[in-house]
Amino acid sequence: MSKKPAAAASDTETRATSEHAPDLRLWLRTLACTNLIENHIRSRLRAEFGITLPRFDLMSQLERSPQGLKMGELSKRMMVTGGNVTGITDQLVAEGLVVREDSPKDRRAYIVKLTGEGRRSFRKMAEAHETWVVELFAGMDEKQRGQLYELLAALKRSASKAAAK
Amino acid sequence: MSKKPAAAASDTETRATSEHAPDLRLWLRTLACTNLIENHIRSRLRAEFGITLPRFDLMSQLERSPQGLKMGELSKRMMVTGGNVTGITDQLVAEGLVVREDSPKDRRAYIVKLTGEGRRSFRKMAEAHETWVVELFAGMDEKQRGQLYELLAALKRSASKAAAK
DNA sequence: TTTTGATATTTTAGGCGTCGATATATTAAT
DNA sequence: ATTAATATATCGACGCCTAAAATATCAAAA
Repeated sequence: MSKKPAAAASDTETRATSEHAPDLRLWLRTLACTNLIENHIRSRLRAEFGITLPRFDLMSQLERSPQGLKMGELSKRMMVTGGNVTGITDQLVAEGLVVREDSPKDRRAYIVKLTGEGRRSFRKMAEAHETWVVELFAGMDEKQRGQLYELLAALKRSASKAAAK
Repeated sequence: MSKKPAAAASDTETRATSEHAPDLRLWLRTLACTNLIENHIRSRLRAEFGITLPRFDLMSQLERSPQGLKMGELSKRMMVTGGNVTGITDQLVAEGLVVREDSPKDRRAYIVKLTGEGRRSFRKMAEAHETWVVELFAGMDEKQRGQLYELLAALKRSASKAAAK
């Protein structure tokens, strides 16, 4: 009740007014940060590489699983529905960046893998992507980033537990 | 470099491998937390009130601006494009929850306001929404939440500055 | 005034995302 | 073996979201 901002930033966080619970303000601030960063990365990926964020994300999952992943595994890791993964994969297949291989163990399943071109293409983009992220966090010092990392681990545990019920 | 998790959680954060920059891991963890919480809230809003998160968000902005907001103001605050706001507003108008009024000052602009029914409806949903958020953060103690709140303010400053260039 | 440039909103085309339903294959129970 | 239950992936309908272009208005300069 001591001070109020001279001019509220015009973004999602302005939804929180003083009578809202602190947790709500905390959540809206989290959301505002994520949207800010995600929108920035999305537009740079598009502008500089002509790729969408979801496609980049899918390729990213495959890059670190060279043995390939089943559609369902991609779905879990990307935290999106299976139907969604089908569509994104279709696009990447059409672009020649990934392939669907029949699973030898389970005739229902596909194994999705990066193609050679997909891997080359991804590595170039990932390098730029990483520098963008570094830039976005550069205004925080080492200690702050470390603390934030730990607190987000706590948040993840808290939210996972609550969401599981 | 001291310890590694026994089994990584199967979500977006698994995209970060050990050779990635710490900032990248930090960003992916931020994203994972936001997705987790946002997906939970989205499905509860749908299941319990039959409303989508974007519509709830738009109404939320109007609730705290009783004088109404122009389309462009909604766009800035919600951090989405103008064309998107047009569509969401159309839906809410069709449901009788908001109205578009002509701006007396500017014939290009509309003032969007909650209707009486919109306000009543929103307040009921907002109450439930707030308790969900409290639940999701309940696994963190008071001090942790306060620290997280401050660190996110720092992140917001950092990212805003970097994104502005 | 007419032009010029900026602002407010909508429209269009295309991709992302959910949900629910379907087809097919696996697994377990009978 | 037959049946039933479960798991994998796709499809269709619908809504969200962006980017770019179109429309309309405003405001200021020539």
